[in-house]
Amino acid sequence: MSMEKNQVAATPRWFGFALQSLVFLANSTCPESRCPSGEIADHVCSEATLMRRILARLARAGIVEAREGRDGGYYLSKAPETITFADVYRAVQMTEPLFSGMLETTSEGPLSAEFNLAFQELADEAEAHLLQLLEKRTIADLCDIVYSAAEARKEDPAN
Amino acid sequence: MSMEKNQVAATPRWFGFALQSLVFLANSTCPESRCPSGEIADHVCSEATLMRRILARLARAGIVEAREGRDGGYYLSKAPETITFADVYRAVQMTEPLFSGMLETTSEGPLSAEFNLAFQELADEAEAHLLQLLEKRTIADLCDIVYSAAEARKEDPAN
DNA sequence: GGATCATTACTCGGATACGCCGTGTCCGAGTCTCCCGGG
DNA sequence: CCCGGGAGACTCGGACACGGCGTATCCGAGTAATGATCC
Repeated sequence: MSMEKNQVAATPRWFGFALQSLVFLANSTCPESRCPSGEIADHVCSEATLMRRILARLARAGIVEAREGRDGGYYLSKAPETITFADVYRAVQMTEPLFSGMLETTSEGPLSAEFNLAFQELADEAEAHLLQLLEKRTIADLCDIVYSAAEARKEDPAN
Repeated sequence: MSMEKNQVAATPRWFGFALQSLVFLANSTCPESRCPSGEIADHVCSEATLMRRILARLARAGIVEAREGRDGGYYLSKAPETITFADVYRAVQMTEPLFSGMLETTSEGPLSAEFNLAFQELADEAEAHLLQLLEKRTIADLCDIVYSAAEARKEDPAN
């Protein structure tokens, strides 16, 4: 197939960055405004190139859209209410680090096959539970939570 | 207190190694036999020092016991039926890599506090579910599964 | 005035180099065992 | 024959390098807006 061998596994931080980026996009896409990677990076305090790598994954999954050229940037392809955390999780090809690491320990040895099977079963079950949890949350929910909390804190700065 | 600052977070592979080590210990502790770190390392195809680091955590949690000197090694302190995966998870101070990484992304920025709160809530809920799953499995269960599967494969090597 | 086209500025995506964390190797401290000598 | 002591050997735990992966910096390719020019 295609040479997708480059960077098949994402680091855990990518998930948090992806979520924050999408929230930022959801709140500035009201009038089809542009959002270049640098601006997003400023808001999440990271590097522009790293954001581009993450957003490229999201673009490949159809969650965001990348427009090049002058005044280009990233735009949401779907309504924030229809983007669940599970979509993001799958988009960044996030293999659960705990379980993938656990499975790595069963690469060789006399009982590796048996351990691998048992660990795989556990990992599958746990990941299914996790996805079930992630399905229930959408970017729109996160936007509401974060921004309402920010406004409340702004109106009542008594710490 | 004590200088516990050294290596506070465990890598994901430690969990799998810990589980495999405990299974191996459970199956050779029938007559109080000894199990030095080198022997365990051979079985899980890893390094002896790494095993010692992991088993030291388990010893600190009271799951295994380390005896020094000639013919020393590690011994199970509890019955395999009473050791759950959750115990091991906590013993190695395994902070879920996905969630800890996600939380690292909320260290700074204008909305970092709000994101941190939201992410923490999600992480807590997910980790509670995970622990609930891990509580249901014991080392004894894993022993049965692994060794029965190994025997079945041995009796029927028709691959 | 309107359309066409070259210029330009700004973007994304990939290649390369640095830094850090996990891992592998070595060494010292401690202790249990074994053997030998004495009673 | 039984007991005590010393040597020995084997173990664990910690300190010091190596390697791989994630991250940051730089660069080229591409595209959409802009302005000038021509009809």
